[in-house]
Amino acid sequence: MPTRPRTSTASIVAAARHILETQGLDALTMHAVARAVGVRGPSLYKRVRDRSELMRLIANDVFRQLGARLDTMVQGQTPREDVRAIACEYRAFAHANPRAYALLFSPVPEDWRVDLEQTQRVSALLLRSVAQLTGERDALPAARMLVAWVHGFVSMELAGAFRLGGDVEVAFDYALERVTAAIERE
Amino acid sequence: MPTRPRTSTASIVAAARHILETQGLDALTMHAVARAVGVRGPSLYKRVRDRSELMRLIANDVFRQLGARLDTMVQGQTPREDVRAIACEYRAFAHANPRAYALLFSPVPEDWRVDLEQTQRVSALLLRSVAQLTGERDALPAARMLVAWVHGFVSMELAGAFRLGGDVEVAFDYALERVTAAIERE
DNA sequence: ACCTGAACACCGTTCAAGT
DNA sequence: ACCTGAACACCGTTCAAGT
Repeated sequence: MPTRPRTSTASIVAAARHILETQGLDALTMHAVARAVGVRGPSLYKRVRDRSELMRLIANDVFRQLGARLDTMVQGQTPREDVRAIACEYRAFAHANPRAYALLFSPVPEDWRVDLEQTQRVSALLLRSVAQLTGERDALPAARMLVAWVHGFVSMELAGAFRLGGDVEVAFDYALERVTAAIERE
Repeated sequence: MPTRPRTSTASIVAAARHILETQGLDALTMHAVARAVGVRGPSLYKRVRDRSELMRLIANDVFRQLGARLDTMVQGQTPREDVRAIACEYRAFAHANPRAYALLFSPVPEDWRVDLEQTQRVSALLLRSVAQLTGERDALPAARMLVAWVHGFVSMELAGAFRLGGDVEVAFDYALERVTAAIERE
């Protein structure tokens, strides 16, 4: 006899992200997610193949949201201002979602990687702004330099790897200035 | 009655690193480590408080080895050559130990962080070379820019995040050239 | 159709018992 | 002193039975 669904994939992912962010990866059990959406553990398997797929769905969700946020940062400013705004917003997003962000470039599990379509959307956005500084020829390596630096910086920040004191804000501004300048150098 | 130890912390860490690198984090169970060193699971708890501490010991071991490798790269070359050599060796080490490397800046678990002493040793090494390019005043932010970029680059490489084709070697050389140039710029 | 309790295999960890 | 089997709690996952 048909029954009305009591949950959905979207609310499962949302609940999982909330648990991850507030309680950490160890607390992200199938049971905890099920309880958060008002259902028992086994019911999750109607929507999600297994825990790995749930992790991939979370990563996708975070990445999509990050892309949307970066999109809103590209306004009619100078290309250099666009690039700076993208980098700052990228960092702010990672700070606001540290544990979910950490999932994105974690090579530990092979199978929960973000969909190619999502990465291409964000890449295109970045390439467009960078290309205005470098021209088409160097756009790809230049964009890779920029994103590698931003990702590396926030990744180290979030891991607590800047342990020598000094002002981390100063270090961010210092490098953002130099990286953008290096990109637009002839 | 006294008994001779059948294993040691050092061999436990070595076995754990080997399992991690060859079979992945999921395969790194206490049972698997115990079997690799010729003992039963519970015996590990004589040397290691719990799995978290084992993880911290692994991270420490990797970081110490990375520091030693970078140390050998600083020879009597120009400061710029030193910085380039450090970056290239850093990358090569991460490629040779991808899963163990990924542990170093993984913010996921709070308690398996590398000892402060180790990080200061590696930081001092890097600061010394960078300071020769920038002077003391900018050495800290400049070193943070360099290490953030290298870490971000290999982290993305290892995560398979460069998915738009193009030559990744070209992108590395492009950015290494520009980052070192940006550092030594007046 | 969807949900559930019961069950299974596996894992980290403890501990009393062995040498 | 160190090692072990047995045991416990917990987790991911499956499945037959319920509505």
